[in-house]
Amino acid sequence: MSFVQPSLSSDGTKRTFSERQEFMTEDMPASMHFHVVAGGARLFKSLPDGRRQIIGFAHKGDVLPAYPCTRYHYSAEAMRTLQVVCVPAPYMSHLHETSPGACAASLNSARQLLVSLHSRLLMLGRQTARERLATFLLGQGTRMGSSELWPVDPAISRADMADFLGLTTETVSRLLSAFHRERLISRERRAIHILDPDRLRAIVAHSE
Amino acid sequence: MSFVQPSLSSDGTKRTFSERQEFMTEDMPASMHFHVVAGGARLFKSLPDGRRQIIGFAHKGDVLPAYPCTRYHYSAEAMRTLQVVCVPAPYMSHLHETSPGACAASLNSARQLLVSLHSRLLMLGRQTARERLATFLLGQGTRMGSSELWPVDPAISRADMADFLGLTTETVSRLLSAFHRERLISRERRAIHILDPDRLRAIVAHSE
DNA sequence: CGAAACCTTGACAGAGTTCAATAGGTGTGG
DNA sequence: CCACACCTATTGAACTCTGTCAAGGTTTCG
Repeated sequence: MSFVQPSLSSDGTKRTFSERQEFMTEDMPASMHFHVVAGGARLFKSLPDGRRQIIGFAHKGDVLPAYPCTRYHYSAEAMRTLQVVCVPAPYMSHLHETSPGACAASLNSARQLLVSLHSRLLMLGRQTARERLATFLLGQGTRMGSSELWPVDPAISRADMADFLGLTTETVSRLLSAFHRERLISRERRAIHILDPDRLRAIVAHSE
Repeated sequence: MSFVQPSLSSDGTKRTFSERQEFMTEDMPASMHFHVVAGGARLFKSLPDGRRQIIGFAHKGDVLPAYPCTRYHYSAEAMRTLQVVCVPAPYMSHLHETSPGACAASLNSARQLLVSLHSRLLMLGRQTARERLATFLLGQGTRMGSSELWPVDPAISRADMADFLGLTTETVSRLLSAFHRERLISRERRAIHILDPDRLRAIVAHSE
């Protein structure tokens, strides 16, 4: 999730959470915005029976805003040691009301999020498991716009991928094995490297 | 989609589109925001092979913003005779930069959209066909927050529901028949009325 | 009234899930 | 440093929900 916003780190209180700690839950009053300074977090919604959908991942620089609701509407959990700066919601609102620049920046990042969520609706609603996984791998690999291909963050487990893609861990595992067999990716340890981005892109677009 | 914003109707050019007219496509330069004055539209993304995912529906008062991209990233089609006011993107930007109120209003509606999209990710990724349809019917029935139950807009076809819910028309049809048999809804002509919202809610939440 | 579009229903197929067993990796304590 | 336990990942086999294909039925509208 890229909800990047400039320099909030100077205000607010800094807090640190340990791996797996759920620092934001759906039933918690939404009083703070969290600005991620270091580490990573998974953001998710869950159903009462435990089914989980990962909304996105937050990395350094992202802001998890308290939306204009009384409670948060999703949960967030540290994927590894996580440092955030907590900004009180009223402070943010004040900033938005007085500084058009700050507000425009927030609006801009909210809209970029909307664009990516629209694509994910299409993915979850209409793409096959194979297409979804290929999309995910490419998204991870080309994250932050650099042309270089990054490996998938090893902190992202099969369960995370499954919950992100609306699949089961078994399906993800089987598809990764298939991709490996087809020499599209390599797997060493838990790290996944993209070997053939072009053919992955073909899988995504081969929805002709 | 509730992207409500106050009084833009006074500026910009008014335009009218006829039923089924696609007035905004994914490959069109994003130069205008459309403010819906009357009628309704379906907003969707599609894959090259024709698979379609409906992002949402736009009604009177909603604004379809040109996101900060060079092209629109979804298409929009009139569901019936549609009147919109076109606001040039640069004009909107200018407004946002100078009036904190206008920007805050846009931010607020963008964030409300984000909240609803997060729920739809959970729906498309993790809910069964039955749960999705129940959610959809309740969403239609209780739209605009009034406690009264509205019938589903007859302009929404089975294909629309299917493309909104990530299903096929056949599945939607079968489930509607099942709901009818269970006396959860009534069907007269093309109109669908909710008879038993409580049991529909139970279907949605019975994900225990 | 008749044609076209839309909707419903059935029979069958298949992608992905579920259940279950095995393998691999990681960390801890002796 | 090995052994054990635990957690995660992989693989297989059976099943099931939803999709696909096909045939009628219904509504709408010229």
